[in-house]
Amino acid sequence: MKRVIRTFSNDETLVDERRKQIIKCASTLFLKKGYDRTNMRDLGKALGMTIGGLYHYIGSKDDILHLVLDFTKARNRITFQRIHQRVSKLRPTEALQKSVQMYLESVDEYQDMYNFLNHVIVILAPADRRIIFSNQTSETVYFERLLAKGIQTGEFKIDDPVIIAHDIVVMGNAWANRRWFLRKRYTLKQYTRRHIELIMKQIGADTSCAASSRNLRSKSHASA
Amino acid sequence: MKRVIRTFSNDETLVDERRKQIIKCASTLFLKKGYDRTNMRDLGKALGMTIGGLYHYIGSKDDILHLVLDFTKARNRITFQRIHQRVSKLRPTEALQKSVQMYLESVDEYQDMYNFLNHVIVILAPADRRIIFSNQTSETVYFERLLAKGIQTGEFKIDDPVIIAHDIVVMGNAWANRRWFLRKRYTLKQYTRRHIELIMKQIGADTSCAASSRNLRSKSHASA
Amino acid sequence: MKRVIRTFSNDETLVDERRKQIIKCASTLFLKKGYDRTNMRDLGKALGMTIGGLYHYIGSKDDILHLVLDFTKARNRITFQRIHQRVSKLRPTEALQKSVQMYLESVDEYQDMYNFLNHVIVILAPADRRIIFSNQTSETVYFERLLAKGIQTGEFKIDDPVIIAHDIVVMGNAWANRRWFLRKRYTLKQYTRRHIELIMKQIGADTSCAASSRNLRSKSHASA
Amino acid sequence: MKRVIRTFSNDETLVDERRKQIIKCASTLFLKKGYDRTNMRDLGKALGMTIGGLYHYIGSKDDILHLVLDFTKARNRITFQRIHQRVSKLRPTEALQKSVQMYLESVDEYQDMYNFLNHVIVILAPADRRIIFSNQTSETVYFERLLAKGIQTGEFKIDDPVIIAHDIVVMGNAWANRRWFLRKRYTLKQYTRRHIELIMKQIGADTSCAASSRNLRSKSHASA
DNA sequence: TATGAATGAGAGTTCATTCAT
DNA sequence: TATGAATGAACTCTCATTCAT
Repeated sequence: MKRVIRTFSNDETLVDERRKQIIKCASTLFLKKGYDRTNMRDLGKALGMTIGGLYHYIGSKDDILHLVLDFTKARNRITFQRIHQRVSKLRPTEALQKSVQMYLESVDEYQDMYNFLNHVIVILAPADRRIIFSNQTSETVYFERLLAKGIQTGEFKIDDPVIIAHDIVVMGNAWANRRWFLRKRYTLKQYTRRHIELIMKQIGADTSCAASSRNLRSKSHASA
Repeated sequence: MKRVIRTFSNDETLVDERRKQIIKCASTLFLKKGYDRTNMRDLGKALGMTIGGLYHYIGSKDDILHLVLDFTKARNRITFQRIHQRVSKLRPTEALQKSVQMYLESVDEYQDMYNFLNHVIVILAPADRRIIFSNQTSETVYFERLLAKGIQTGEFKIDDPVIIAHDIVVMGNAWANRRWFLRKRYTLKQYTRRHIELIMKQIGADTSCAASSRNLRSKSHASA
Repeated sequence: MKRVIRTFSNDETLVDERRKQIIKCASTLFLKKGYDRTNMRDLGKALGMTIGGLYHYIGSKDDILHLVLDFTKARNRITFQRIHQRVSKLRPTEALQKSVQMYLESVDEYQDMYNFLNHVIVILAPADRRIIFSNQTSETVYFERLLAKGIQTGEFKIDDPVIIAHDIVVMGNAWANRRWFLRKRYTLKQYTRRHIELIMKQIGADTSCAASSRNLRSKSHASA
Repeated sequence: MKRVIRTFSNDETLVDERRKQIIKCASTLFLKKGYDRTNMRDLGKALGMTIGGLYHYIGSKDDILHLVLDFTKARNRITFQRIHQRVSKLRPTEALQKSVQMYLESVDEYQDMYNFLNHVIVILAPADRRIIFSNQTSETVYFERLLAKGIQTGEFKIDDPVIIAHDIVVMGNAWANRRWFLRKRYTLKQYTRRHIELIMKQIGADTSCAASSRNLRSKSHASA
């Protein structure tokens, strides 16, 4: 399934390293100027490479786009694996709260990527769009499962966990997409706390147990 | 403040008519293929014009982008004016419900436009981005005010109306941005009903009066 | 020999009138922006005509160029006819002085045309260039004949009247071509007087008879 | 002050070399067909380059125009430096004669450039016209100074050295501008000799010393 | 007569990609 | 392994000219 990308190099380690640099640099440029307005010369210059050099490690500009897309996918998987590990032993309410918090931290860290996806989706071929869709679907699925667990334990009173899971993902994306609005009004911590409270109301969860919110607050302290 | 767009025609009616066609057609093409990948020849062809004819009514490709942007802005203003008129005499709870419903109907109708904005924002100059930002801010402000009224009357119990207003707008945009996900799972009516319920929970509003939801349901029936 | 220029009009008087307007207006525009950078739309606008209207009286843009060229030619013939008439009964020395003066006055009046010729000559087909060449040659020839007469009468002591005739014409053109230099330093009268003196020295003419120079000076007075 | 011209090459030597070729070729084409009628594709072809190759070394067609303009300027400075060196130890009369001769030789060699300037001046922006004006002014200034020296030593009897200096420059330009007339009648040597004689008459210089004219004649012999 | 919308060839310019070195 | 000169298709935009009204 994975696209094979041409290289003239035999040194796999070098290829991987170079491609990592390319992904990082291209993401930034693509987001700043748009994919079509970023040219290979400038991309090469930003990388400290010549055009020829660039083409040693990738076969086309389109390849770079896919490299970035794949990276996003991997990035996402890792994020949710990490969240899952951290949260697996918690009770659904606390697990949900911690998950939302960690998810938002991840969005904050990789916000450029999220915004870039919104831009390129238009110019992608349908097949490539599905990469992004499946990516975002898996985010939703994660929260869906979490909510399902809470319903099972009776902690959450919800009819439709899908819509709430989806709203959480959308809310997370909004932190990236609408930073021009949100940044002026909220810190990440405030945005997170507010939404955890709102979600709790939606799912009818009992938050009398202060553990989780204390947890969040102390974390805020630490990193502030 | 409005950008003056060159035309070689003196017939204002004709210019207006042609530009309307251009806006409509360009929006579609721009969204389908991306702004930079839509060339003027194809745009002309889609319009049944030659390039020369196209440039009779606009001065540049960039002008078309601005025409579309301006149209979006106007579109938006009209939508919220209409909502305001329809809702002005209702009590806050019902006004909010009706507003959300009408807002989502508008998003549904102009979803291409919403998606297009997400795409072009990257390639816009900062000054032009602000057009979009102010647009979306005014959506938020509308709901903010509505929520403030409910707080005043004591119907809504909320600390932070801004975040809720913002979430409503984001949720509305999501109906356009994430249709690939939502369409498979919800009709517009379902999406609307679910979110009205969720919002009610968030703002602690009393929905025992069935009027509004009945209203909505019957409307669904009618148009289904 | 004269180029036949298409017209859709049967009213010869109207055609002549319109073409006169076109010549006048086109000369100005062509000189200001260059022939190739003057477009038919702007030319029409400057004339208070529509493009269609313009094409009723001329067949092509190139026709306009030829109209201007022909006008220049006619202009030139008239100028030298007038000079000849005014001068025909004077003695060679005075005739030469008066001729130079009148020639310079004509250059001053039609300097735009002189400058325009310098510009278009490059883009003209060889055949059309000859129109300009023959034009300028006839200027030279006029002075050549005048000088020849003076040589005959013994008033002028010159080996080569051609070079002097040519220099006079060149000096005249310079008043148009190099006005950016000359205008800051000389009035037309000063420029004229200085050169008459210099020419007199070159041809070894006796200027003890003050008639001619007094003539010039009094004229200067009158028009100053 | 110097316009920075974009290039995609880092090899300065190559850029210089290519630009020199471009200047040379463009001057010819621009003069032959006019600036606006010379298209980049043909220019490339004439240079044995493709368009893309051409744009590797320059940023725009306008840049080429400026390259040619700058070259003209440099060319001019060099010419007059060389003349000055050759002439600096001569007495004013001889210095003037030699200067005129060398100036005309230079005009003869670069006559295309002189003619080109007359053509483009119309399409240049005012700021760019000044490049040409200052260029031509410096030519005049050179002769002005030379004449001033002769006046000081008493060799020249002139009221107004400016007009004579200017006339010399104009006469030089005429050798380029009016070659269609002059070439049929004069060789460069004849044109030069004639004008040196005429200038001598104008400035009232004593040319009894045959050195200079002998000098000129022998030179003619040598190079003929 | 007069209008001006429409045409489409051709202009300047960009840029992903190749390949000789 | 690395370079960057060269290619040429494709882009946006202009404008002389036509022709239905």
